[in-house]
Amino acid sequence: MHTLHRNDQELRRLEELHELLHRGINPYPPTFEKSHSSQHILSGFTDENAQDFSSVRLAGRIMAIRKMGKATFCHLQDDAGRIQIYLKKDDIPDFYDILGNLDIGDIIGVSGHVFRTKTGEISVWAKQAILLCKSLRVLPIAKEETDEQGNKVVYDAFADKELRYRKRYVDLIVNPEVKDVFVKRSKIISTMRRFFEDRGWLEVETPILQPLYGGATARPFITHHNALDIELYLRIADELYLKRLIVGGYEGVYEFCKNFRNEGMDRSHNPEFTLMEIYIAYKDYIWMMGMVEELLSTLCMKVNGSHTVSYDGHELSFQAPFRRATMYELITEAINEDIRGYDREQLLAVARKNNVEVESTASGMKIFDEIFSQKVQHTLIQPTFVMDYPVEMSPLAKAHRSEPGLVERFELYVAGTELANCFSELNDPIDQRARLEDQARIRAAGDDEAMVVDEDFLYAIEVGMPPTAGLGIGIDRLVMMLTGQTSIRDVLFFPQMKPEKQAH
RNA sequence: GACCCCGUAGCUCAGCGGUAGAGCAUCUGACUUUUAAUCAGAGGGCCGAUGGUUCGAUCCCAUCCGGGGUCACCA
Repeated sequence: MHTLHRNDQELRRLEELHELLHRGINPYPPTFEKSHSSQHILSGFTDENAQDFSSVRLAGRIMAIRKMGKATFCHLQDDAGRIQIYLKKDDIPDFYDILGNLDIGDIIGVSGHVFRTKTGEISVWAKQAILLCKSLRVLPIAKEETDEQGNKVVYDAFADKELRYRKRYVDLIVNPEVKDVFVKRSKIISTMRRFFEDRGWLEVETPILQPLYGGATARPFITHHNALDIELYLRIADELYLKRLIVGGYEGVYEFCKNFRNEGMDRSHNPEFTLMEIYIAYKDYIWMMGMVEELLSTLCMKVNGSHTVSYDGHELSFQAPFRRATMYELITEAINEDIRGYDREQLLAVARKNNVEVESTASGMKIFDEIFSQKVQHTLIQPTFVMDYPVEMSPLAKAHRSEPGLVERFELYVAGTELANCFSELNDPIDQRARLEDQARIRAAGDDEAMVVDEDFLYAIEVGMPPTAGLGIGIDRLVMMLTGQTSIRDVLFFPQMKPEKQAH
């Protein structure tokens, strides 16, 4: 589908465009005054109130044409749906003359009255019609039929994933259910904003280009600023900046932040993705669990009209409360052995016994993590708060109030994947410095995902941050779950794709 | 990054050693309430790219490009 290449159908459309110009018709007029949407008419019209629909003006893209000599039926698609238009030569002789130069994909405006055809379909009888945009490209149009049970059957749907992602605008035109997913995405985000705003929390913006990156363990994208002649990193997480704002005196801040991580891509990873991070002063991770339950059940109800949603063969329930269990409890449940306090050798033995694959050089922490990943994670289908992580896995979380060696942290798992991450934020500056210096040592030893020491962040923590709860929710994954999509590419308008290489 | 599958007309697909086929879409004609409209006719393809094997390659082999999936990395 190269830009300059035109096939025979497209060359013919160019000719039609020239014919229209030759006839003195502007194929791209400036405006059209609409009075109704298709949905408005289809849901509002009854045979009794026909007089209320005696004069409607609507516009849309031609999606089907059935010409029958001196009368033509076509279907027009607008933002809200599709409606049939009836065009009769006697009524609109001038427009009817140029009908031969119009195609599926062109956009027209129509005014007329609403009626019901012999076969019962609510339609608009055009008394005037005007071309609003001549299309020069062919749409991969599918045919639809409604069978006897009233189910919609689609023939030859535009299904090529690659083309659908590369030409998303075409996908949106011909696959209407794709539009619905993105409407839901928008609704999820606006509902979250309202939820936070109602509680007095402040939406903020923080830098995407950062001289130091932090707040997560991930490889960054690196770029260069010419005037300053320095390297800058694209944000991998929002955490360190939002905490500075809590230090600055705001008591609730959040951001829908685009993050960039220079890592592999698959069904749940795109190199840029959206995270919502929120920090609330004077709260802890226990309080945050309640907030997350309320938020997610609100969102699911708002988007799906129900607290349940089907996803990847599961019926997920976002009805609060969600299950809460500690990491150790879940592991004990899965392998029938309490591994609290085990050293590296003992963990390795447990891993072997339970067929957990680990590299022979893995640290004790890594082995522990693998046991959880391979034995527990995939079993967490219904929303589950996994609580209390080992301190080594969480350099920015506060030490547990009663369990030595652990931090006050939870991750919310749904359908076997992580949806949210939260901790009581570490605000002890001495402890924080020690943890980041540990990270720096790990980094120096060759782990390029370990965090770097951010002195300004440490300075802020030394100025003093109140006790604070922080939460991150993966928006793309949330949208996937609430809309039943199992690929992140289906909840992003323009997922990252390899550039098509030009033939040489 | 590894492995498996895929790439044929605008779309969805069939074909498989003798340089291509269907449905829809398109074009011409008929048709003033059709709806996967119908009826009659027609055009349309560097069979992803490059090499190799062969008398001959869309088909077999190799490499490359792009996509999907699984795994790894990763949230």
